[in-house]
Amino acid sequence: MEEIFKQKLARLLRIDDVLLEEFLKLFQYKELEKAEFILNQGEVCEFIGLVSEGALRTFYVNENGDEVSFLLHFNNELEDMGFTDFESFLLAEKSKLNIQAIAHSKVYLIKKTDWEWLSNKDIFWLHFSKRMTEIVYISAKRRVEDLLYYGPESRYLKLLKDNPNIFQKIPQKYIASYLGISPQSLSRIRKRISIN
Amino acid sequence: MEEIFKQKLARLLRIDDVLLEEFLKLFQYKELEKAEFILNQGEVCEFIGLVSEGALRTFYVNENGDEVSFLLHFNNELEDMGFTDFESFLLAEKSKLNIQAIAHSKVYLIKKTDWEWLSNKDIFWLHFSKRMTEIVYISAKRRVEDLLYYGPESRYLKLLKDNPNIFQKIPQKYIASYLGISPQSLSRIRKRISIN
DNA sequence: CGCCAGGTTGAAGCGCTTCAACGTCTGTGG
DNA sequence: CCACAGACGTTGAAGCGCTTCAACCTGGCG
Repeated sequence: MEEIFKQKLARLLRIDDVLLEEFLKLFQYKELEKAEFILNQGEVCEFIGLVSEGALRTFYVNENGDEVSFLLHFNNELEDMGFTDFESFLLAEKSKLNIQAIAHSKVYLIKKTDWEWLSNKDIFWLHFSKRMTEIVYISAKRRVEDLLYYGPESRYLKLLKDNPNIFQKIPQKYIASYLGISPQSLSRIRKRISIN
Repeated sequence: MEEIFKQKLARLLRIDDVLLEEFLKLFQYKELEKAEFILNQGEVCEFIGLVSEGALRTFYVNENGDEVSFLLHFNNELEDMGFTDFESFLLAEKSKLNIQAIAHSKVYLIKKTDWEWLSNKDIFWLHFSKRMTEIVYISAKRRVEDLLYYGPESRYLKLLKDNPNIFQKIPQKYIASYLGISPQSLSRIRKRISIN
């Protein structure tokens, strides 16, 4: 694993190098081709992944056959880097989500059994896994706030502000459905805003 | 605390009577008058509460001065009974949320210091608090799914199915903003559906 | 080169919002 | 005890923004 990525992880996870090594040796490196799936709906999600390079999307297929982006993943902040269906992972239930590589990507995966082994190993790692759950919760809560309190245009501006280069990494149609709007609407919103 | 409520908690929290007693003795009973606030925006949230009787709402005031319901609370499932700004609670940051009694209510509160003391007491309670975090996460995730995947009308039908008697407990205007729509729209949706 | 996926643009339509008026119920003070 | 105020819900009318369907453009790739 590249040194830069390790350093970034140590900072984001707030653990020192020794502990980070203990954590990372449970991970398995994997390269994904563009459009490759790492989770298909109907499967139980048995891993948590981290994006080192490239980009992935987590999406759901609704009754009309439309694909709706639940999350977009790339090497950015902790909330973006991680990918899993945490609900399926925790409850051992079949997932309704798909996770697919948008581009050729480099990822690291930890298996559920290893994650649970680590969480039960000692009280430090139990605290650690609790803290990870808290982080995941807070990002979900913020997503709810976005969807409830702001309209599509505000959500777009917010996304752009937090993440100026997302359009270089993720095709616009996936961003549109992440924002909860159609690709055409996103196109028009962008046009409208670029004029002003 | 009433026996029925205790039994319900034991079942929902999946702990036996002895452990439940240990847990509940950290809680403090409180009655809230109708319209009384238990959290004001700008304060740090230092408690987790459970509704025994009555109803509360957690809401946010947006820049237009509109109040938007983030969550509604009453004695139902675990996700509904609990109220707190968990983000503010965890990060010790000022809350943007308000929590207010909709009707005269009976609640039980655990202080942050006691919750943390319990979580650090032994590994059982650490596991327990981790599991609580997971439950809270899953309910936030489902809320995102609702908002992203379904339109207002579907959300209304889903809410009604999961919670047939919510309209007896919570004024319609609060339900409307929980669904992310105006009170007028909810009124029209209900009319439209009752006709068919 | 030609195809295909992704993005843009136009036109029509629908559903939600907003503003406003009205109905209904409840609680309070004269 | 009645009258009125205030809160809540309903209904109407107008408007706006997003959706949908469709056509077209562009760039990348076989």
